[in-house]
Amino acid sequence: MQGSTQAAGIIVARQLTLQGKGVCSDGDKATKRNKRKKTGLADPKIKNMEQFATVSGISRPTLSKYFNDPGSVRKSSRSRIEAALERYDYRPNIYAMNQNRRLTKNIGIMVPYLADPFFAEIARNIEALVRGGGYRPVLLGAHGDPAQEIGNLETLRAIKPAGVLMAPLGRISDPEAIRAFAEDVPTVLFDNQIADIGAAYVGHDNAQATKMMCDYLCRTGEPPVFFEMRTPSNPNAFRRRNTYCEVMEALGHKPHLVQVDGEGWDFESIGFRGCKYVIENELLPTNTVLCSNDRLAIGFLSAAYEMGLRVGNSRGCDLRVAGHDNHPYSRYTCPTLTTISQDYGAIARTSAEALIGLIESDSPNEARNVTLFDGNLLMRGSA
Amino acid sequence: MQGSTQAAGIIVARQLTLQGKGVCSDGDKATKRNKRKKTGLADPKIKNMEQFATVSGISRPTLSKYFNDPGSVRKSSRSRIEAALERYDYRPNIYAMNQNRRLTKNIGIMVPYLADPFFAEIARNIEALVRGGGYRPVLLGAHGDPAQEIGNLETLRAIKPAGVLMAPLGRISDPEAIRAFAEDVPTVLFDNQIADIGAAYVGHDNAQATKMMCDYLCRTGEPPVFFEMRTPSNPNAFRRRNTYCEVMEALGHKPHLVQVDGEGWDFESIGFRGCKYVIENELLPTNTVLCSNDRLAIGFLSAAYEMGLRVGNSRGCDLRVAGHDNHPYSRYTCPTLTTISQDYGAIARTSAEALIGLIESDSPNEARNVTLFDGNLLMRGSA
DNA sequence: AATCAAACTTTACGCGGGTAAACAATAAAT
DNA sequence: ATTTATTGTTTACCCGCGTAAAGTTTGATT
Repeated sequence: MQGSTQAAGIIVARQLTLQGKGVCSDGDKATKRNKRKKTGLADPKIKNMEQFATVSGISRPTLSKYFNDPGSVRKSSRSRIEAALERYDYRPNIYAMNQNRRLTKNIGIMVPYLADPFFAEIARNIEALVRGGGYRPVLLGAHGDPAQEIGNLETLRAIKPAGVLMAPLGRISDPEAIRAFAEDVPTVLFDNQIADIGAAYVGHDNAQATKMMCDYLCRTGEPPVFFEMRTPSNPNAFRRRNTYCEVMEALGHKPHLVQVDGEGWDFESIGFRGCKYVIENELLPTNTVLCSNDRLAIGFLSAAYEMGLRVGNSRGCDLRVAGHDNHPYSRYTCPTLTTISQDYGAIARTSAEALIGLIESDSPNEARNVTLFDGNLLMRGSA
Repeated sequence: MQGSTQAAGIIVARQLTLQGKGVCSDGDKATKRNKRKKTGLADPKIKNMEQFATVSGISRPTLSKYFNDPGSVRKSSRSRIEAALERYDYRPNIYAMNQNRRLTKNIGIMVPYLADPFFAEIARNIEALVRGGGYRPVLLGAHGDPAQEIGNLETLRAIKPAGVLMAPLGRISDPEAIRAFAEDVPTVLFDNQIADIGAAYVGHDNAQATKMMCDYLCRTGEPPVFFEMRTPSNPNAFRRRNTYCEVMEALGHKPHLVQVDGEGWDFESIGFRGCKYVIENELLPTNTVLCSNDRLAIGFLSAAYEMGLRVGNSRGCDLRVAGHDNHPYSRYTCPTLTTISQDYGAIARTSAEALIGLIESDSPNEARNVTLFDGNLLMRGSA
């Protein structure tokens, strides 16, 4: 009817309570509930912090402090609590914890499309960082749907998060809804900036990256045509397009945009159809195509292959194709895709740290700061 | 100082309360809180169900019933409640709601790897169905890590879900941990079956599908070699391998397995390296390769392209390659990948419905039922 | 050993809603 | 119009923890 003797005081305290006070009623309930684990019927199940307080010999308010921040209690108390935690498996009820707290330890993470490996990957990184910082990540995807995006904001509000990391959909987002949200909840935007919303923005330097790619392509062959969707889904695409135009002009070439129709998030399909259309109608003035992003390029390459075009930068090739983003699949295209890498890791780390910093230093609203990371040129087979 | 006159009784009740009872103190607070929305300063913010009860003229317990299940209150009450909901924006506090309820409306969804578009896509479907059924989906990914998978089970336990839909990691999962979880929480497994764990299993008929593919390949050309990982990550792979062997023998061919080393979830990379290894060492007795799944095939095709091999089913090709799963990217490989489609939609729908049925009909434990969906052969370019 | 701030314990109350029990009002059925 | 089964309302208590206030212990400081 008891366990080790390592900490006699604890056991005494425990026996006192289990037989004293009003725990007898509780004992009755326990016998009715015949679900006792087969872990050796010694230590009974702890139901709440009250009981854990008695068996651990620590007062409930102190335990409350401990669970909120283990560092906030004296070391001797901490070790007693942790010793007790090893004997009795108890975890505070998260609903009760969060109900009466104005800020939870939840951090929302929202991306436009979880089925896009690019976002899945960045979300994965952020999630790990958030968890490492002692917060509970809550992952949400908007599935390319602005209504869902707004719905997710409601969902996030409902869980009273300490902060939110968010990559907005972009053009089709409702900026006012997001702005209103960001005014209530500490919010860091990443990947995709909308006006000056949010306490910080962390992203990729599309201008630097596009310039680098244009320079490379012009230096090593014919100047590129820019291949994109007619109505791009986000500001990054616009920035890439504009930078392309500027760089081309600076280099003395005439910018040439090829814009294909298409809505939604099935970029590969759009790139595929666009390639066919462009080739069949001979709309390419040069043999080099710079796609606005890798997913378009993946579709483009697939269509080019199907049409019997040889893509690559070696002699005898019909076409050079480049992308942008270093999408996880860009290394498996045929040929492998020359592209610009976004620094996933740095973007994830910086945005997560920015948010946590924002939360923990209760400084009101500092100057909104924008961090951009350079891309790296990945010279692979396609250009 | 008021709104429409559609339901005079409600307005009266509201005025009564806002000026009577103890709401004056609340009014004081409201004036202090200078954050009133600019929606026309009429209807004050509703803080809790008590207040909403007074302004809507419905008792709090009835409201509680309504929010749990709108269909459980009389139609006249429902419309009064919904009318009030349009005027006052009030949503019950989810923490308070769930604290004292034995079962929440949360449904956990866990997949082995969210950055795999296959799982992202199926999770997306399930999520929509769960939400459509009136539950709150909670999406979790294990990131290929069994420790994370178990951690996720803890996370799920903490939110007291009504049920869980789970695709286990497979071989590296801890079956006992999952079994213990499934005994406490209604759990439906999909994609990947582990023993007889869970109240139901919904998946793909790997035997039927593999047989179909083998038949096709043998009928249209040389018999296939089976290309897989030496230590496959889940039972599906074993079933595919075994079926391959059986079918080959039934057709009078000698099964030939090519097993490549590799751990983790970077299947494309493993397929890529495996292809190079296999070709360089001339390990293929025939010109046809059946890959255990599409991701391996994607890597395989990429390597084959790089090595100058012509893949396809037309004359003059060096190799035929087939996959399995109809991965979202399989239509953009070069050539497009001949594969077997899993019926994403049906698997998602059936598993979600099974779980919700299980939850809502409080029948104890019926017979565990297993549902398998046939695959479809997608004849594309690679074989 | 005296002093004092930090950390702890006690006590008490609040959060927002679940839920049971007893009673009242409906609505349908006789 | 009377009886019944539903559905609502009142009242009351509970859940499990946050948190403030006041008193007590601890442990380091002088």
